Amino acid sequence: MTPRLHESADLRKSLDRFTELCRLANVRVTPQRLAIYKALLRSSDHPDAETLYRRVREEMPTVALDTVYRTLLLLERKKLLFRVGPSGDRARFDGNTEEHHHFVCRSCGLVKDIACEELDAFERPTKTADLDEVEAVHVQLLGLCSNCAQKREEPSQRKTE
Amino acid sequence: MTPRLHESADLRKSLDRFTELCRLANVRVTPQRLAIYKALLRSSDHPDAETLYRRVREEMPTVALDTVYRTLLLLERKKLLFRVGPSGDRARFDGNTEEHHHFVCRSCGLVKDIACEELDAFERPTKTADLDEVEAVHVQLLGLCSNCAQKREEPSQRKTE
DNA sequence: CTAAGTGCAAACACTTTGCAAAACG
DNA sequence: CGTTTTGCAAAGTGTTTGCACTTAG
Repeated sequence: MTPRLHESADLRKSLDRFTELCRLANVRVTPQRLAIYKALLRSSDHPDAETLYRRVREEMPTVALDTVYRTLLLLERKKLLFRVGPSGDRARFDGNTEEHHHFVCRSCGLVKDIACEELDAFERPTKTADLDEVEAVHVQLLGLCSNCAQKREEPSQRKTE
Repeated sequence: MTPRLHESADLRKSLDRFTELCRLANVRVTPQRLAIYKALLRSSDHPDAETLYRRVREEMPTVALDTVYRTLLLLERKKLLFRVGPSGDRARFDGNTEEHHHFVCRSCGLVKDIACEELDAFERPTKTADLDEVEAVHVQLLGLCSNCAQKREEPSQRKTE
């Protein structure tokens, strides 16, 4: 897994973009929001809210879980992140807004970035036949991760990490 | 929206397949399960469990909601259906196991089938680089449906149908 | 200053589970 | 008949909300 945004240049760029978007939208740039966004950018494992919350608390022990939820919702609306993962499972978040694709395990819910040239080549329509606005294309390769495939035999627990 | 499986020939074929899979897996074919599966096959709108429950109750008023949940989980394991829709939102179900793609509204959660030749042409890998088994490819065009796009202005409510 | 955001706790929606009664095979 | 499945109700999750206090701008 390639570490992402370890280079502070990229990180700063993302944070600047965040700050600017906030000013434009009349949204306040709070230390909590910055910490949450930074923690997400540093995560390459598509964490859920609780996991991200734990990470943020390492450097800001006072944040509340619901602030994490509120911030994630805000960032989603500002299109600074996407929800990823299997439908019906808890939400996982991805701060990488460049178009890319995922492998999703239908047993444990694991989400991994995948590289796929064929898919990258696909250029998305901007509207569907029903005039819905298409903002992004998310391709999920759905299957069993190698871990769950080993355990085979009716991999039943959806909750297992 | 094209009505699906109105032709009883296709419907019967699907039900036969269901029955056979059950026998193979030592799973009982109960009237509830058949009713739930049929209701899903007749639905082209990717219903959530509650919606499907309401539909099943029209012809079998005694089913319980949790039977619907249990059955959907069972059918998912048997690969007779997929969960679709945005991550983190409630699960929606699709009984159409032929590979196809979806438009997903990130505001209201609506899911629509879409036809896309370019995507159909894509042939999926059977394994990822990490040796995960790929069972299906689900492409989601993510955006705002025409309805939500009209209401614009921070489309906030994720729960609205 | 003052509107927007936070933390807390309580409410909420969706999904799962334990159990006794019912029913498939 | 024995096990699986059901319906019910109750317990879980994960997520959202109302409110008084705090804070960014």
